[in-house]
Amino acid sequence: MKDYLRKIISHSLQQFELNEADIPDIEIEKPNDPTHGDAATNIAMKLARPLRNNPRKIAEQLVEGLQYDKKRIKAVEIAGPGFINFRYAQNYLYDELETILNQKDHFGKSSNHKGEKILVEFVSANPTGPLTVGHGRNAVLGDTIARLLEWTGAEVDREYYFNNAGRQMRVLGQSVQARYLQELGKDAEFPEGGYEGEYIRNIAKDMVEDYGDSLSDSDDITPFKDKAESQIFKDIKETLKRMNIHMDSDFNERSLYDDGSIEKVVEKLREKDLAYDEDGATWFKTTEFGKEKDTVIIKSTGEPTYRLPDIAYHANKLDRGYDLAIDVFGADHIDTYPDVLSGIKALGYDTSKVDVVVYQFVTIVKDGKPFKMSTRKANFVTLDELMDEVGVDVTRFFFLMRSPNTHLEFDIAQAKEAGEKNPVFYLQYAHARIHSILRKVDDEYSFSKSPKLNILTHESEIALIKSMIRFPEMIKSAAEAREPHRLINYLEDLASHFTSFYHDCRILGEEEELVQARATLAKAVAQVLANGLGILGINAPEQM
RNA sequence: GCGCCCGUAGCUCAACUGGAUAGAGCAAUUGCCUUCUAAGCAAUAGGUUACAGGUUCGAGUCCUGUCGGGCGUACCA
Repeated sequence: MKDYLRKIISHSLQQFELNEADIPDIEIEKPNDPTHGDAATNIAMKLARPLRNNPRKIAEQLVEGLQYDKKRIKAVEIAGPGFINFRYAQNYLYDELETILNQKDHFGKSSNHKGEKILVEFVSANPTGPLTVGHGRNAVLGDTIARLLEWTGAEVDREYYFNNAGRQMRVLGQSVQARYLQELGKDAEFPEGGYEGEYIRNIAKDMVEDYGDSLSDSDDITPFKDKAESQIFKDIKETLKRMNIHMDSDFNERSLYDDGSIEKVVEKLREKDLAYDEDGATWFKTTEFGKEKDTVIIKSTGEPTYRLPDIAYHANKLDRGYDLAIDVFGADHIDTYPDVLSGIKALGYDTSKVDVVVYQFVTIVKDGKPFKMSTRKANFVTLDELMDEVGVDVTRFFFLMRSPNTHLEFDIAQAKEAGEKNPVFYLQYAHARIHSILRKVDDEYSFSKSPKLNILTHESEIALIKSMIRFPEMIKSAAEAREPHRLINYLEDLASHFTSFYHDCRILGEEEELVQARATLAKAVAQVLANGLGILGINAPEQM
């Protein structure tokens, strides 16, 4: 419908003598106030300046030249300072209702990104400990953004980037080794800054079972490190699986060293005179890209800083043929993003193909106080613990219901007691309720193949249909903005329209034709709810 | 000090990227279960959108400044 409105408006615009540059985007939006119609445009107000005329006059002229299909648009009005308001024809609504029922679980899909290959990189936690509530927001956001993009026609891959080398992994190995020796009753000094979590003890216990004391005389931490890594990775994947998240690939940072990508990046930067040596280190001239200081990419120890592999990694993504590479970052990584962009720009890549979603941190509130988490200190709440308490659906919903850009307060106690009061149940309840009714309709009536939809004229019925037909647009906008919370807000609005309908309009016990029509309407609502919840990775139960 | 994000009802947050009278959920008060799930509905109350300027037909949204909070600002990742 929006596209249709744009088309007829731009057709009518041709009567004005306008330069290309003066023609603004035609914005169509849904007015807040329903008395203002179903869709509105502010185009006349935007044209006031270039045409040097008052907006209402322009609107009048525009509406005069408007050629529209009466079967779709019932009325066009000019209101306020120069808004043009459109009212949909009821037949159009019934047609759309049929579309929903025909398209079923495809309703809402579009082809905006058809043919595009998109890589979404997320989670990317190094295997030093279980996923925490802090990682949860990242994981769920990344996965849901991927799902949204799939609904816009893109071919999406999900990737987990990790680093299993370096100091943290060494410390991890040492921590397990110390616990292993302690398990055997030997004196062992726990490493400074070691990982203190209970999971380390469990890994050590497993090693005692597997190896007995055969590793106790060796200084080699490799077996400890390897065992810890594989065990932790396995647990992380289990946790993700439990959250309905499946990674298509894992990318090991190490491979960038092995295949020479890292060296190649440095070489190319040197060739372009964007890298130089100073104080024994190698620097990237980030000042050329507007930064105040240059950035070290290879330390004087010869070890690269994480920025260098990051640049190589993003180049690698684009080399693999992705049209778009999306990163999901916590706010603490925001500073590296410009460096990565500068890096790939320097290497000759199109920076518009890299996009980042930055989400603000989750503030954990425990016992009414903010709670500082650290994987190393083992004072964290794991995602698994959280899911044990509130379930998968609530967990996913909780992380998605706020804009990524806002700080998310996660009150553990509240989440626990939320249980049945949680807003996610409102959506699932509406869905289950519809199915309960449909089961009864099935028992008592035979479903008509072609119900008379045009007897759906009650205010609540019309409002409900209007709400449903917004679904495809919502998905597109949520996908473009990378903001899944928009979909949640929409679904809450839809569910609320359904409950109004539920209270105003009975289904069972009415005349047969009305039962058929209303049951059809309810069926469509259940379909849209199920589609929406599906994108969020949340279950849509038929019974509660 | 500098950079990024944020400041909206008692609390947690929306507001379709500059639109019309700023909306929900918790919490509070009041009604509604002999009728398809009361995990619900209806209603009341709650606001100088942190503050001060500016831009324009129009600002919670954009620009400047101030105050407050978060994150960064390493040859840590």
